[in-house]
Amino acid sequence: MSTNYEATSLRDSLCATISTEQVGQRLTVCGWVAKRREHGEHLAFIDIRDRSGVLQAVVDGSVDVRNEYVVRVTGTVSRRPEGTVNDKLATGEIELTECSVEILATADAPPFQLDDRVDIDEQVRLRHRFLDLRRDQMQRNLRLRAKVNAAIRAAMDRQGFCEVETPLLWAPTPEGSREFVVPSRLHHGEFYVLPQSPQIAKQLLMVGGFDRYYQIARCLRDEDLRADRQFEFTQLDLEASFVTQIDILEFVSQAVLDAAEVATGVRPTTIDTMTWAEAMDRYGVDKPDLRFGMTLHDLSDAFAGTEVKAFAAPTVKAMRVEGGAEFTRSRLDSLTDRAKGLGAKGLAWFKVTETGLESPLDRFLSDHERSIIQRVDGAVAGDLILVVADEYALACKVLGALRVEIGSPPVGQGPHRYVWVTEFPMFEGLDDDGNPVAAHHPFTMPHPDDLDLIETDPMSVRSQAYDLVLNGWELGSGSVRIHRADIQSRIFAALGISPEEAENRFGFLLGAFKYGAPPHAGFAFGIDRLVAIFAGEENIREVIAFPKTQSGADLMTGAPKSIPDKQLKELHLKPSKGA
RNA sequence: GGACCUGUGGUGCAGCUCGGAGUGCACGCCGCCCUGUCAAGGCGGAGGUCGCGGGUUCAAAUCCCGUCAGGUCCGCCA
Repeated sequence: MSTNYEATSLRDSLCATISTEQVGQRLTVCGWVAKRREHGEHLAFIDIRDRSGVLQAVVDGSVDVRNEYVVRVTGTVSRRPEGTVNDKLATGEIELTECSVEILATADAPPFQLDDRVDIDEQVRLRHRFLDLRRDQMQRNLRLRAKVNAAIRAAMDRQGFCEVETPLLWAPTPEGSREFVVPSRLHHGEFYVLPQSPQIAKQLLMVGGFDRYYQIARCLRDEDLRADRQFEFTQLDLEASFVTQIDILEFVSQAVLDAAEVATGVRPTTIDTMTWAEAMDRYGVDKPDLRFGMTLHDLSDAFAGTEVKAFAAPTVKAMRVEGGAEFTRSRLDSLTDRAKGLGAKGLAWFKVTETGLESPLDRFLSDHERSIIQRVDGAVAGDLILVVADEYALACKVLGALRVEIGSPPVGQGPHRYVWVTEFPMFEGLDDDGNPVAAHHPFTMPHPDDLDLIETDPMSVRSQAYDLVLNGWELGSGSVRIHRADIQSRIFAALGISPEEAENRFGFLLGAFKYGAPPHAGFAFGIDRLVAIFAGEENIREVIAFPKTQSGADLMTGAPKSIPDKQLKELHLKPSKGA
C-alpha cells in the first residue's frame, strides 16, 4: 500500500479518497461545509468538501455549522443504510458517523453559489476569485494546468534541456509589442521593461554554451486583451544550438504530445504540417482549424472575363456552407457587414436550390458561371455558397474569417488537430516609412532557397519561421535564427534599419554574436492556451488563478492603483494632468 | 481608437418593443417544523439607488442622450 501523503497533523485522509475499505475505522478529515441538510432535532447531514471531493457526515441537529465553515470532523467510516446509497457521489456508499465536529473557522454566506449549477457574472467571480477558485471547475482547470506543466518539464528534461531563468527586469527594445515599463529608483529618469518574451536572453544563452535551454516563462505585453490574451501569460520557451527546424519541431512535439497525453489520456498520433501559403490559400488564416472542412476554392480563372461587376477582381474565392440555404436574410446581412468590416467590398451569396441558384446576383451570371458556382466544393441543394472577389490576400482573409465565424465548433468539441504551419513570409506589409516589416522578428533566418531575393523581391522571401496551431488557436511560434553577421546585415538593410540603428537597438546581441555564435533555433508556445483547449474553455481566464478583465483591471486587488506621492517622488515620476 | 451585447434584492433570470405603484420566478440568506437526506422537503420572513448622470413626459426599470463597469470582436498583439 502506498504511503498516505495526504495525512497531516490535522487530518488522516482526503474526503473522497475514503472508501468501503476503511469501514469501521475512525478517521479525521478537514474541509469546507459544502451543504447542510437538516432533518430535525437530532439528525443532520453535512457534506464536507476538500480538494478531492465531498464526504457526507451524519451529525446531531445541534451542530451549528453553515455553508463554507471550515471544519475538522472525526468520525467512524460506515456503510450507508440500505436504500440511501448515492450513485452520483464517489463516496456515495459510505458516510462518517458518531462524529465530533470542530469548527476551525466560521464563514459569512458567500456572495455567490459555489456549485456549478449556474453561470456567475464575470465581475462577481473575479471580485471574489478566492471563492471562485473553490469551485470544481477552477479546481479541475488549475490542477490540469499543473499536470501539463509537470509533463512539459519532464519532456524537456528527458531531451537534455537545461532550465534557466532569465531576468524580468530587462532593457527596453523598441521593436514588437508594447512593453510594461518599470521606473528605476537608482537611475533618475531611466527605465527597465518587463520582457514581452525572453527572446534575446535565450539567444545569448546559446552564445553562452547552454545548447539546450528551456524555461516555463512569464511574458508580459501591454496590448489590448482578448479571450485568448492576457497582459501576462506563460510560455514554454526553448532554444537549441546545432539544430535545424526539424529538430526544434521534434523537441516541441515531444513536449506537446506528452502534455496532451496527461491531459486527455490519449496521445495524439499525428501533427500535420502545411506551409503558410497553403494555409492562407485553403483556410484563409495562418492558424487553420482542421476540425472542419469548408475550405476555400479559387474561381479566379472561371471568372477571369466575367461581366459581373462584383466579380471583376484579381481573385475570386468561394466557400461552401453546408445547409446554409436556411440562413435568414438578416444573418446574411450581418455576414456581409462583417466582410465589409474586414475590408471586402462586399459579400456575394448564392443559395443552392433544387432548380438553380437563389441570389441577388443570379441574374447577372452566365450559364457557365452559374454552373461553376453550383458545383463549388460538391455543393448540393440546401447549401450556401459565399464568394469574395478582391486582391488575393484580402479575399482569403475575409473568407477565412467567415469560415471560422460560421463553422467553428465550440472549443470542447471535436478532435484535437495539431498542425505545424511552416515557411512563413519573412516580411509582411510596410511601415510608415515604406520599409518591409519583419513578420516574426528581425533575427529570423530566411529560407535557404530565397536568400537571393532579399534585395530584389523581399516580400516574396520565405523564412524559416513556423507556428504550432491547435484547433484554430495559435499555440506558439519559433524560427531558425540568423547567426551570421552578413545575412543579418542584409536583413537589417531590407528592413530599413541602418547599421548605427541596429547597433543602438540590438548592440549587445550583435556584439555577443561576434564571439562565436552557434547556429541555433527555438520556439515558444502558450501554456494558457494549450490548457484552455484541454479544459474545453473558450477563455484563458478560466485556466489562470488571478486574471485581469478585458480593460486590464484586477477586480480583486483593485489594480492598477495610484501610489503615494512619496513613492512617485522616489521614482522621479510626475503624473501628468488627469492622473 | 472603433463596433456590438449585457447591467433589475446576495446569485441567476423575466419584466423593457407597446411608459402607468419595485411586479414575478428560481437559488441563496434568516426563523420555525421535520430521524435518511444528498439540487432534501414544508411553513413563514427579511432583503431593491432597476449601474450612474441628464433629458422627454402628468408619470420612466421601460423612450432619448451621455457616462461607468463586464463581455465578444476589429484595430493592436515583431
